[in-house]
Formats: sequence, structure tokens, C-alpha cells
Amino acid sequence: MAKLPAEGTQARRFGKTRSAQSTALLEDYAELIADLLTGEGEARPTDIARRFGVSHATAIKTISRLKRAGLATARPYRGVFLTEKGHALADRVRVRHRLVVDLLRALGVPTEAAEADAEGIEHHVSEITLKAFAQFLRSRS
Amino acid sequence: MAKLPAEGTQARRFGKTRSAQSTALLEDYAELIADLLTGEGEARPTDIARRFGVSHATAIKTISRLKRAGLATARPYRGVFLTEKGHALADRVRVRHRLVVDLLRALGVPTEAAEADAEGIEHHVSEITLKAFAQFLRSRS
DNA sequence: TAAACTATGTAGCCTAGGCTACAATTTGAC
DNA sequence: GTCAAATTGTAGCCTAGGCTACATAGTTTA
Repeated sequence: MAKLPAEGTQARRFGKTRSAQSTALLEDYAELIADLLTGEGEARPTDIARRFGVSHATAIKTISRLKRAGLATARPYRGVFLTEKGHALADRVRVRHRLVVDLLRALGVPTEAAEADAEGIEHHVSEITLKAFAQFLRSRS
Repeated sequence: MAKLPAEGTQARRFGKTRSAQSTALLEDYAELIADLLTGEGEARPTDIARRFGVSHATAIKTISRLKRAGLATARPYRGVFLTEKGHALADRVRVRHRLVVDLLRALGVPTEAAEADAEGIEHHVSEITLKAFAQFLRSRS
């Protein structure tokens, strides 16, 4: 029977959780685009769509959001590129993802499940918690 | 430089993460309604809205979704009630929330941050990972 | 090089989750 | 018992994130 937190506190948490969702997609896109640029030399909307399992139209719409957010640029029929800001975001996301996966595995979660769950969890991990994760991993190596 | 997972794998994870979001809200509502019913004897739309920091109109719309999902009932101007299914969901959510918070605290995350982060994280933790959390907590007590 | 195929882009629709504005109901104060 | 205030409900609008259908631009190939 959890007691209710103060109203304001809960409202603040709630709002933060909701808004995290709108940035989560952009983070995932930035990371994948960075990976594609590194691995394939280019990031095409069709590839991005296929990776995420969505229609190319959906991918293109999200790419537009990336552009509006100043994270990416795109030349028609030439693929998508990350801005400085986009690269920085992708890097942060990659580091965070690794840390979350490593932590889950350290706690005994099988690799497959760790990778899958990290995908959802990582967008909700604060800096403070991230630091605690890193500290914990260091302490037991 | 994470290597890319197989396309199908990534697409599946992605889809799961996205669909988790639509149930996350219902889970939060079910839990709060259960708490209000226990603590206050009734769960009014206005109280729910205030707790979550949204307008009452938004709360009412979400309550409609709960009803459509068979999780709640409501008598006009008489408050909201949980069905059996709704109660079961609220219980599961409460247990999971506690477990996630306890784990974060065990890892050295300050209580405030643990509570806040758990709010977002809990909706993405699979059964397998949950079991690993419980196991870890048992092993160090 | 023209035709066929693939990739890209656009338009329009849907649901979820927000909002404000307004209408109706209930409660409480006189 | 009536009137004012608070609560509840409804309507309509917005953005995000999906989709399908269609149009256009490149690329391949016969």
C-alpha cells in the first residue's frame, strides 16, 4: 500500500516520464543513423524504416522532426546526415545504452533480455542513476 | 561503435518499446485509482487529474480508455472504480514499482531519484529482468 | 534510350495524449 | 429552496507516431 507522494511531486514525475517519450524516438533515430553512417557509409530512409520495422513514410516523417530539432540534415535522394548536435546526442545515447545493458547483465539478466529491455529503459535513466550504475559496475570488476 | 543487430530483432524490440507506451498510462492510472480508493475511499476525476498534473478533461478521456479496456467502471458524478482486471493490474504494477525502486536504491541511487526514474523505467522491465532484480536483492540481504 | 523497378517524397487518415472552452450536474451556503 | 461555486462531462483543436495510397525521382536493364 504505497502512500501517495505529494501531489506536486507526482505531477512532476509524470510529466517528465511523458515528455521523455517524445525525445526517445529522436534518440533512437540519431543512434541508428550514426551507426549506419559508420557501418554503411550512408543512412537511407528505406534502411532506417526497415531497421525500425516501420513504413518508409513514418521514417521520413520522423527524419523531418530530426531536421526541425537541428539534429540532422538530408539531401533529397542522398540520405540523412547528423549535425554536430546530432552526433553528440548519438554518442551520449550509445554510451548510456551500453551502460544499461552492462548493468542488467551484471545483475544476471540474460543478454537477449538485457538488450531488449535496455531499449525501453535507457530513455528514462537520469544522470544521477547513470552515475550509480557506473559506480556499481566499477566496484565489482 | 555498437554493431547493428539483425534487422528483425531490432524491429521487434522497437515495436515492443513503442507499444509499451500506450499501456504505461493505463498502468499508472490503475495504480493511482487503487491508491485513491484505498486511501480516500473514492477516486474522483478531478483528484486524478491533479495528481498527474493534467487537466480534468485529459483525465476523463484516459478514464474512458480504462473503461474501454475493461479495467475500470465509472458512475457519472460518483467516481471511478476498478474491475477485477483493473485491480489485478494495479497490484502487479505496485509490486513491480517497489521492486524497481528497491533495486535502484540498492545500487546506490538516492531515494528521490530512484522514485522518479522508476516511474519511467518500470513500464519497460520484462518478467525475466524483474526476476533477476528480485534475485539480486535477495542475494545481498 | 525507354521501360521497369526501386527509392523517395507527399497527402490524408487513425489513435493516443495533451489542451481550452463551454455545457450540465451536483453540492453547499445562505 | 434557490443561487453560486465546484465538479464533471463534452466538443474541438494540436502534436506525435503510426498507416496506406499515390506521385515523383533515380537506377538498372533489356
